[in-house]
Amino acid sequence: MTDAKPLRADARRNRDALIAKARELFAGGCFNLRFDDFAKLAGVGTGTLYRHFPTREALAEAVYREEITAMCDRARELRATLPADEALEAFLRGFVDHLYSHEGLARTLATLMATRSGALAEGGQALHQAVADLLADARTGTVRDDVGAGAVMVALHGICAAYDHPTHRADADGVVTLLLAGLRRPAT
Amino acid sequence: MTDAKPLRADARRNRDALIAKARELFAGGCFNLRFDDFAKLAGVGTGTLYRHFPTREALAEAVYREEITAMCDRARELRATLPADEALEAFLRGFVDHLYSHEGLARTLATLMATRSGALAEGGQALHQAVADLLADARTGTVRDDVGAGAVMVALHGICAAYDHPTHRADADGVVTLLLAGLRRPAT
DNA sequence: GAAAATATGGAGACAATCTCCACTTGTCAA
DNA sequence: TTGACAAGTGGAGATTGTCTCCATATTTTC
Repeated sequence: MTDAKPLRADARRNRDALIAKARELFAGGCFNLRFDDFAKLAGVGTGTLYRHFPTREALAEAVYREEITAMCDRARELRATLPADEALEAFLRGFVDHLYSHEGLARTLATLMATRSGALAEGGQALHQAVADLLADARTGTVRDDVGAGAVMVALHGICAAYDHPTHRADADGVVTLLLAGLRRPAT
Repeated sequence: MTDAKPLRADARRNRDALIAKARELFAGGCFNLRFDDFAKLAGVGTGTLYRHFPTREALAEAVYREEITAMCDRARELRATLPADEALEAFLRGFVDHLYSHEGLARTLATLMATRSGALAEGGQALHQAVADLLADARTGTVRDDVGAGAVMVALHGICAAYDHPTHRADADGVVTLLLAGLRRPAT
């Protein structure tokens, strides 16, 4: 999986230009640009764009890899510094916040998590793992152990997918509230 | 909104043929068929197809209107016959079951609920209302009142959107479990 | 049964995606 | 250096899917 490919100098330059331009456009709220036009904007040929990023999602994933990695790092950090229960809560609350400070991230995550054919895309995979770890820790605390990370991911998926809704922010916070309350081990 | 339009005889015939063929194809797991080809399969011209159903979603909504209506009716029925808390639980559990007995419904609901531009499509709207009603009733019982129907809808949205996942069934049930547990009024 | 209203179908305009390959650029060994 | 080979490029055009338009056909109405 960890690819050791010594990309040629010009190739790397083009790739970086592509990502930089994409980041710029995403930040400006531009998502439905023609793929070909986008290549032109970045100053490379269509073929080059397609060679580096076969699909729109691949490009988005590259652009947001940092954000996703940041989220995963944050999960690790929270796990290391807070009691397990609090770490989980902080992560989920922070997840929604993060969505709002990075236009386009929600859209990317939604597609990453939706990845058909079983295997999650790399980013989605990593996120799933982060949630699973948080959950595993919290199970030593007050969190129930009969519900898996997949369930939480489905809910997060919903949050990402519904991003454009007018009442989204309130609803997203509501879901997180429900998740956190629901995850508490029920009195036996 | 409630349109009283006396459709011409042949028009109605074509419309029905279109819906019937779509239902048949959806049942067979066919979703990504070319829209034009689909018209041919149903034995009508492309123009006719587009006049009746301007978008793929419009067609899907027509095909699944019955299912969606059935779900809403079921909500009403449950509200009438069960204690509010149980009605809510039965509805959410049944929602997942229903998804599994009607191939394609999840996909349709996901797009209906995702509807951009604020206003939900008719079907999504109806479903939202059904959930809101169930929730309103249940608030007289053990359900908290600080989280709205929108939050539940977002979670359901996630369930629909993640339909193709290999572990989906378990995850979907997990989310419902979390929602139900989370909705219980927290001890003060 | 003729005029008016309504609906049809499918050719073709349009739009977006993606492939292919003749050519350019970079790398590296001698 | 330089030559030769590998790696990468760009963009014309093939391909595929969407949607419009309107001459023609069918239904309804009077």
